[in-house]
Amino acid sequence: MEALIDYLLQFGHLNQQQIDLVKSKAVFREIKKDEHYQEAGKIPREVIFLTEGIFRICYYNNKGVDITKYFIDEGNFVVDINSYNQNIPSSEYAQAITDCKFIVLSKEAMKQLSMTIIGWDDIIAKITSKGLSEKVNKISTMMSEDATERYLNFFERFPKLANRIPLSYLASYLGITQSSLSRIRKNISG
Amino acid sequence: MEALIDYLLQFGHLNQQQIDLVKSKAVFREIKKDEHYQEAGKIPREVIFLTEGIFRICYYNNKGVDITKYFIDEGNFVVDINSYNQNIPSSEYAQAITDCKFIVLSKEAMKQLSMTIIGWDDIIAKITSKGLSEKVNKISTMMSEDATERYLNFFERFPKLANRIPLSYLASYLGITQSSLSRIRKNISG
DNA sequence: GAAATCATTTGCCATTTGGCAAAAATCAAT
DNA sequence: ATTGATTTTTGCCAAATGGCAAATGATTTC
Repeated sequence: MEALIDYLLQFGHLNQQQIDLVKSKAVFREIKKDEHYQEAGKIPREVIFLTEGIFRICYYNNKGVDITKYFIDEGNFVVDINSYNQNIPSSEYAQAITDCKFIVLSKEAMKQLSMTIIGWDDIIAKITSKGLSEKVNKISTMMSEDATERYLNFFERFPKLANRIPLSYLASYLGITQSSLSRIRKNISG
Repeated sequence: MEALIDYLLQFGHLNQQQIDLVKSKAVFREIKKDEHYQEAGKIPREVIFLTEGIFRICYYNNKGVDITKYFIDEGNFVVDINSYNQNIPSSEYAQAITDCKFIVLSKEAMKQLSMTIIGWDDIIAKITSKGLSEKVNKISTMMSEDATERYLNFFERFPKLANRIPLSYLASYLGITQSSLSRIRKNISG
């Protein structure tokens, strides 16, 4: 819970009363590895803050292939913000690829915080744009790298994960086939 | 100017008085093809809404190569939102790749609109998250496509542009070399 | 309009990545 | 432990892309 508060405070000030209010609205939840937190077709009605574990966001492309859009690790919010904002079904899945613990803020809770805390919306806006910009930057950078560089960067960021998640999750994220990824790994380690 | 108002109204309601206020704060500007609107190292202190022309957002990667991050066409806002929010120097350039006309809203103007118009922040937040999400989706989709598919999609979106901008701008966006792009174009048309 | 400059195309070949299927390894259930 | 299912690795070859440099084409400048 403190992790969430610390995170929020990076983006704006909250006094103790406001912090307590946030805490009072937040609910813990956890899911096991491989479970889906959110499924395509459903309207997201809450925002979560990951405190433990890693999610992958994925979708089926126009060829029906499961594509990992990005990974999210602890200390970050998870939500399909457009579907959430506009109340429309999401087109992506959020799957726990390790056991995960997180803090839930329902849309109701968010609304109340917004109405009660001056500056809340500003904090959320900053978090949103920062989170999305990071995703743009990350994927954009990958576009000008070759597969090996992409893998090495992923490995650097998620060293424990690289050899523990299914090849398919990682390969689709890196924009290569599973066999290519397998060969790249071999070349690096060998 | 109407284009901006129409755009804003897609994300929330504004009464006539509020619309007039927005108009009173907005300033026209235009720049010529190839000119830079924003340069890396400078702190962005305004937001613009493109009414005519196309920008490209670019940066120099760790190898010193000029990489096009994305293109923005008319009817969209342009700003490095994180640098703008946090008052830190941007790391990217915004270059007009055609003659461009746009509407400027200074940070001051934005602040006043925010303080005066209930719901303004909400409109801006929605525009921001929608714009960034679209970029994530676009680039993310490209990751699972081959170079020809990427080019065809670009061509579909910017048919007039594909043959009029320098190869280097487009190739780096598509994540391929200039000669590869040249060959892909040849294969398609021939 | 000629020279100089810059951008694009092309040839040649190397390297990377993909496609497919079989083999090997891993994991799960009994 | 053994079977069965799933995932990963590997071999083989094809296709895609890169690297480099020369040739061609386009644009700018004087």
